[in-house]
Amino acid sequence: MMDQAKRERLASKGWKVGTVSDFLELTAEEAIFVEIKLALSQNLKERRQKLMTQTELASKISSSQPRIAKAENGDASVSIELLIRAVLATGATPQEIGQVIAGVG
Amino acid sequence: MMDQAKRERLASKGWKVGTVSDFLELTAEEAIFVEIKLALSQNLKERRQKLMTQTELASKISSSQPRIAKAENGDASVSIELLIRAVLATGATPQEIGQVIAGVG
DNA sequence: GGCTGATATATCAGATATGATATATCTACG
DNA sequence: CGTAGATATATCATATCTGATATATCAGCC
Repeated sequence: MMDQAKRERLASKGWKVGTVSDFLELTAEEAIFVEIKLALSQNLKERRQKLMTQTELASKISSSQPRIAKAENGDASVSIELLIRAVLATGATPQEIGQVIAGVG
Repeated sequence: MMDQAKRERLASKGWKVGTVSDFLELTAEEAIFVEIKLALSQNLKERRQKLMTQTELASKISSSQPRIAKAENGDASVSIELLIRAVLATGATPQEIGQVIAGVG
Protein backbone atom coordinates (compact mmCIF):
# COMPACT_ATOMS: atom_id res chain seq x y z
CA MET A 1 0.00 0.00 0.00
CA MET A 2 1.17 3.48 -0.84
CA ASP A 3 1.89 5.61 2.19
CA GLN A 4 0.75 9.11 3.04
CA ALA A 5 4.08 10.68 2.11
CA LYS A 6 3.99 9.26 -1.41
CA ARG A 7 0.42 10.39 -1.94
CA GLU A 8 1.35 13.91 -0.96
CA ARG A 9 4.35 13.86 -3.23
CA LEU A 10 2.19 12.83 -6.18
CA ALA A 11 -0.56 15.27 -5.37
CA SER A 12 1.93 18.10 -5.33
CA LYS A 13 2.82 17.33 -8.93
CA GLY A 14 -0.77 17.59 -10.04
CA TRP A 15 -1.85 13.96 -9.72
CA LYS A 16 -5.40 13.40 -8.55
CA VAL A 17 -4.66 11.68 -5.27
CA GLY A 18 -5.64 14.43 -2.86
CA THR A 19 -7.85 12.54 -0.46
CA VAL A 20 -7.83 8.91 0.46
CA SER A 21 -11.14 8.27 -1.27
CA ASP A 22 -9.96 10.05 -4.38
CA PHE A 23 -6.91 7.86 -4.30
CA LEU A 24 -8.98 4.73 -4.00
CA GLU A 25 -10.87 5.68 -7.12
CA LEU A 26 -7.76 5.00 -9.17
CA THR A 27 -8.21 1.66 -10.85
CA ALA A 28 -5.34 -0.78 -10.87
CA GLU A 29 -4.68 0.08 -14.51
CA GLU A 30 -4.63 3.80 -13.82
CA ALA A 31 -2.16 3.23 -10.99
CA ILE A 32 0.11 1.21 -13.28
CA PHE A 33 -0.12 3.93 -15.88
CA VAL A 34 1.04 6.56 -13.41
CA GLU A 35 3.85 4.32 -12.23
CA ILE A 36 5.05 3.84 -15.80
CA LYS A 37 5.21 7.60 -16.25
CA LEU A 38 7.13 8.04 -13.01
CA ALA A 39 9.58 5.30 -13.96
CA LEU A 40 10.23 6.94 -17.32
CA SER A 41 10.59 10.29 -15.61
CA GLN A 42 13.26 8.98 -13.23
CA ASN A 43 15.07 7.23 -16.04
CA LEU A 44 15.07 10.39 -18.11
CA LYS A 45 16.61 12.38 -15.29
CA GLU A 46 19.35 9.81 -14.71
CA ARG A 47 20.27 9.51 -18.37
CA ARG A 48 20.09 13.19 -19.18
CA GLN A 49 22.21 14.31 -16.22
CA LYS A 50 25.11 12.21 -17.46
CA LEU A 51 25.00 13.68 -20.93
CA MET A 52 23.71 17.24 -21.20
CA THR A 53 21.77 20.11 -19.69
CA GLN A 54 17.98 20.39 -19.78
CA THR A 55 18.34 23.22 -22.28
CA GLU A 56 20.42 21.08 -24.64
CA LEU A 57 17.99 18.19 -24.48
CA ALA A 58 15.06 20.54 -25.02
CA SER A 59 16.54 21.86 -28.24
CA LYS A 60 17.14 18.32 -29.50
CA ILE A 61 13.45 17.59 -29.40
CA SER A 62 12.18 21.10 -30.15
CA SER A 63 10.85 21.49 -26.65
CA SER A 64 11.72 23.90 -23.87
CA GLN A 65 13.84 23.72 -20.73
CA PRO A 66 10.86 24.20 -18.41
CA ARG A 67 9.07 21.29 -20.03
CA ILE A 68 12.08 19.02 -19.55
CA ALA A 69 12.18 20.07 -15.91
CA LYS A 70 8.54 19.08 -15.52
CA ALA A 71 9.17 15.80 -17.33
CA GLU A 72 12.01 14.93 -14.97
CA ASN A 73 9.98 15.84 -11.91
CA GLY A 74 7.01 13.67 -12.70
CA ASP A 75 4.62 16.52 -13.34
CA ALA A 76 1.19 15.17 -14.30
CA SER A 77 0.90 17.56 -17.24
CA VAL A 78 3.66 15.75 -19.12
CA SER A 79 2.54 13.02 -21.49
CA ILE A 80 4.20 9.67 -22.03
CA GLU A 81 4.74 10.91 -25.58
CA LEU A 82 7.11 13.62 -24.41
CA LEU A 83 8.78 11.36 -21.87
CA ILE A 84 9.59 8.75 -24.50
CA ARG A 85 10.72 11.32 -27.05
CA ALA A 86 13.04 12.78 -24.45
CA VAL A 87 14.45 9.45 -23.34
CA LEU A 88 15.05 8.49 -26.97
CA ALA A 89 16.89 11.78 -27.48
CA THR A 90 19.32 10.76 -24.75
CA GLY A 91 20.22 7.78 -26.89
CA ALA A 92 18.11 5.17 -25.14
CA THR A 93 17.18 2.13 -27.20
CA PRO A 94 13.73 0.52 -27.31
CA GLN A 95 15.27 -2.31 -25.28
CA GLU A 96 16.22 0.08 -22.50
CA ILE A 97 12.83 1.75 -22.51
CA GLY A 98 11.17 -1.65 -22.47
CA GLN A 99 13.18 -2.62 -19.42
CA VAL A 100 12.23 0.53 -17.58
CA ILE A 101 8.55 -0.17 -18.18
CA ALA A 102 8.89 -3.85 -17.39
CA GLY A 103 10.46 -2.85 -14.10
CA VAL A 104 7.17 -1.35 -12.94
CA GLY A 105 4.93 -3.47 -10.72
CA MET B 1 15.60 0.61 -45.53
CA MET B 2 11.87 0.98 -45.59
CA ASP B 3 10.31 0.20 -48.95
CA GLN B 4 7.82 2.15 -50.98
CA ALA B 5 4.91 -0.04 -49.96
CA LYS B 6 5.49 0.53 -46.28
CA ARG B 7 5.80 4.27 -46.77
CA GLU B 8 2.47 4.34 -48.54
CA ARG B 9 0.86 2.26 -45.84
CA LEU B 10 2.04 4.68 -43.17
CA ALA B 11 1.13 7.76 -45.17
CA SER B 12 -2.40 6.43 -45.57
CA LYS B 13 -2.79 6.42 -41.80
CA GLY B 14 -1.80 10.05 -41.53
CA TRP B 15 1.95 9.71 -40.96
CA LYS B 16 4.11 12.37 -42.54
CA VAL B 17 6.03 10.21 -44.96
CA GLY B 18 4.46 11.34 -48.21
CA THR B 19 7.50 12.03 -50.29
CA VAL B 20 10.94 10.51 -50.12
CA SER B 21 12.49 13.72 -48.88
CA ASP B 22 9.82 14.15 -46.25
CA PHE B 23 10.57 10.62 -45.16
CA LEU B 24 14.26 11.29 -44.92
CA GLU B 25 13.55 14.18 -42.56
CA LEU B 26 12.50 11.68 -39.93
CA THR B 27 15.33 11.36 -37.47
CA ALA B 28 16.31 7.95 -36.20
CA GLU B 29 14.57 8.72 -32.92
CA GLU B 30 11.39 9.77 -34.62
CA ALA B 31 11.41 6.56 -36.63
CA ILE B 32 11.83 4.48 -33.47
CA PHE B 33 8.99 6.42 -31.88
CA VAL B 34 6.65 5.57 -34.75
CA GLU B 35 7.70 1.94 -34.63
CA ILE B 36 6.94 1.76 -30.92
CA LYS B 37 3.46 3.08 -31.58
CA LEU B 38 2.89 0.58 -34.36
CA ALA B 39 4.12 -2.29 -32.19
CA LEU B 40 1.72 -1.30 -29.39
CA SER B 41 -1.05 -0.96 -31.93
CA GLN B 42 -0.53 -4.50 -33.24
CA ASN B 43 -0.28 -5.88 -29.73
CA LEU B 44 -3.49 -4.16 -28.74
CA LYS B 45 -5.36 -5.68 -31.65
CA GLU B 46 -4.09 -9.18 -30.91
CA ARG B 47 -4.92 -9.02 -27.21
CA ARG B 48 -8.28 -7.33 -27.58
CA GLN B 49 -9.56 -9.71 -30.27
CA LYS B 50 -9.15 -12.67 -27.93
CA LEU B 51 -11.10 -11.03 -25.14
CA MET B 52 -13.75 -8.55 -26.20
CA THR B 53 -15.22 -6.27 -28.85
CA GLN B 54 -13.92 -2.80 -29.59
CA THR B 55 -17.07 -1.37 -28.04
CA GLU B 56 -16.50 -3.26 -24.79
CA LEU B 57 -12.89 -2.15 -24.54
CA ALA B 58 -13.87 1.43 -25.32
CA SER B 59 -16.31 1.54 -22.41
CA LYS B 60 -13.67 0.13 -20.06
CA ILE B 61 -11.47 3.14 -20.66
CA SER B 62 -14.22 5.71 -21.27
CA SER B 63 -13.31 5.97 -24.92
CA SER B 64 -15.25 5.21 -28.08
CA GLN B 65 -15.33 2.33 -30.52
CA PRO B 66 -14.07 4.47 -33.41
CA ARG B 67 -11.08 5.52 -31.37
CA ILE B 68 -10.21 1.91 -30.55
CA ALA B 69 -10.46 1.10 -34.25
CA LYS B 70 -7.99 3.88 -35.04
CA ALA B 71 -5.70 2.72 -32.24
CA GLU B 72 -5.64 -0.80 -33.62
CA ASN B 73 -5.01 0.40 -37.14
CA GLY B 74 -1.99 2.51 -36.35
CA ASP B 75 -3.66 5.83 -37.06
CA ALA B 76 -1.26 8.69 -36.45
CA SER B 77 -3.84 10.66 -34.49
CA VAL B 78 -3.74 8.15 -31.64
CA SER B 79 -1.32 8.90 -28.83
CA ILE B 80 0.88 6.42 -27.00
CA GLU B 81 -1.12 7.42 -23.95
CA LEU B 82 -4.30 5.92 -25.36
CA LEU B 83 -2.49 2.89 -26.75
CA ILE B 84 -1.02 2.04 -23.36
CA ARG B 85 -4.27 2.68 -21.52
CA ALA B 86 -6.03 0.37 -23.94
CA VAL B 87 -3.43 -2.39 -23.70
CA LEU B 88 -3.53 -2.19 -19.90
CA ALA B 89 -7.32 -2.50 -20.05
CA THR B 90 -6.90 -5.84 -21.82
CA GLY B 91 -5.03 -7.02 -18.75
CA ALA B 92 -1.49 -6.60 -20.03
CA THR B 93 1.20 -6.23 -17.37
CA PRO B 94 4.03 -3.70 -17.46
CA GLN B 95 6.29 -6.66 -18.22
CA GLU B 96 4.32 -7.48 -21.36
CA ILE B 97 4.24 -3.88 -22.50
CA GLY B 98 7.96 -3.61 -21.86
CA GLN B 99 8.58 -6.64 -24.02
CA VAL B 100 6.55 -5.26 -26.87
CA ILE B 101 8.58 -2.05 -26.82
CA ALA B 102 11.87 -3.87 -26.38
CA GLY B 103 10.98 -5.88 -29.46
CA VAL B 104 11.24 -2.77 -31.63
CA GLY B 105 14.47 -2.06 -33.40
C1' DG C 1 -31.54 -10.53 -50.99
C1' DG C 2 -32.09 -8.73 -46.03
C1' DC C 3 -30.74 -8.62 -41.24
C1' DT C 4 -27.45 -8.19 -37.37
C1' DG C 5 -23.24 -7.35 -34.97
C1' DA C 6 -18.61 -5.80 -35.52
C1' DT C 7 -15.37 -2.72 -37.32
C1' DA C 8 -13.93 1.28 -40.19
C1' DT C 9 -14.25 6.17 -41.73
C1' DA C 10 -15.59 11.23 -41.42
C1' DT C 11 -16.50 15.31 -38.92
C1' DC C 12 -16.23 18.29 -35.10
C1' DA C 13 -16.52 20.96 -30.64
C1' DG C 14 -14.19 20.68 -26.41
C1' DA C 15 -10.40 19.24 -23.44
C1' DT C 16 -5.60 18.73 -22.60
C1' DA C 17 -0.65 19.02 -23.60
C1' DT C 18 2.34 21.92 -25.86
C1' DG C 19 6.32 25.45 -26.52
C1' DA C 20 7.28 30.12 -25.40
C1' DT C 21 8.26 33.47 -22.15
C1' DA C 22 9.24 35.56 -17.81
C1' DT C 23 11.02 34.87 -13.57
C1' DA C 24 12.36 32.59 -9.36
C1' DT C 25 15.41 29.45 -6.95
C1' DC C 26 19.42 26.97 -6.40
C1' DT C 27 24.56 25.96 -6.58
C1' DA C 28 29.26 26.79 -7.19
C1' DC C 29 32.89 29.79 -7.60
C1' DG C 30 35.36 34.31 -7.67
C1' DC D 1 28.67 39.22 -1.21
C1' DG D 2 27.82 38.92 -6.46
C1' DT D 3 27.75 36.74 -10.62
C1' DA D 4 26.78 32.86 -13.74
C1' DG D 5 24.86 28.62 -15.13
C1' DA D 6 21.46 25.29 -14.29
C1' DT D 7 17.00 24.04 -12.90
C1' DA D 8 12.30 25.03 -11.13
C1' DT D 9 7.80 27.49 -11.24
C1' DA D 10 3.95 30.42 -13.32
C1' DT D 11 1.18 31.93 -17.05
C1' DC D 12 -0.75 31.60 -21.53
C1' DA D 13 -2.16 31.24 -26.59
C1' DT D 14 -2.13 27.63 -29.73
C1' DA D 15 -1.85 23.02 -31.54
C1' DT D 16 -3.03 18.40 -30.92
C1' DC D 17 -5.74 14.68 -29.18
C1' DT D 18 -10.00 13.56 -27.38
C1' DG D 19 -14.86 11.37 -27.12
C1' DA D 20 -19.14 11.83 -29.43
C1' DT D 21 -21.91 11.19 -33.29
C1' DA D 22 -23.29 9.76 -37.75
C1' DT D 23 -22.58 6.68 -41.17
C1' DA D 24 -20.28 3.39 -44.08
C1' DT D 25 -18.35 -1.15 -44.84
C1' DC D 26 -17.82 -5.81 -43.81
C1' DA D 27 -18.87 -10.68 -42.26
C1' DG D 28 -21.88 -14.29 -41.04
C1' DC D 29 -26.38 -16.13 -41.00
C1' DC D 30 -31.28 -16.76 -42.30
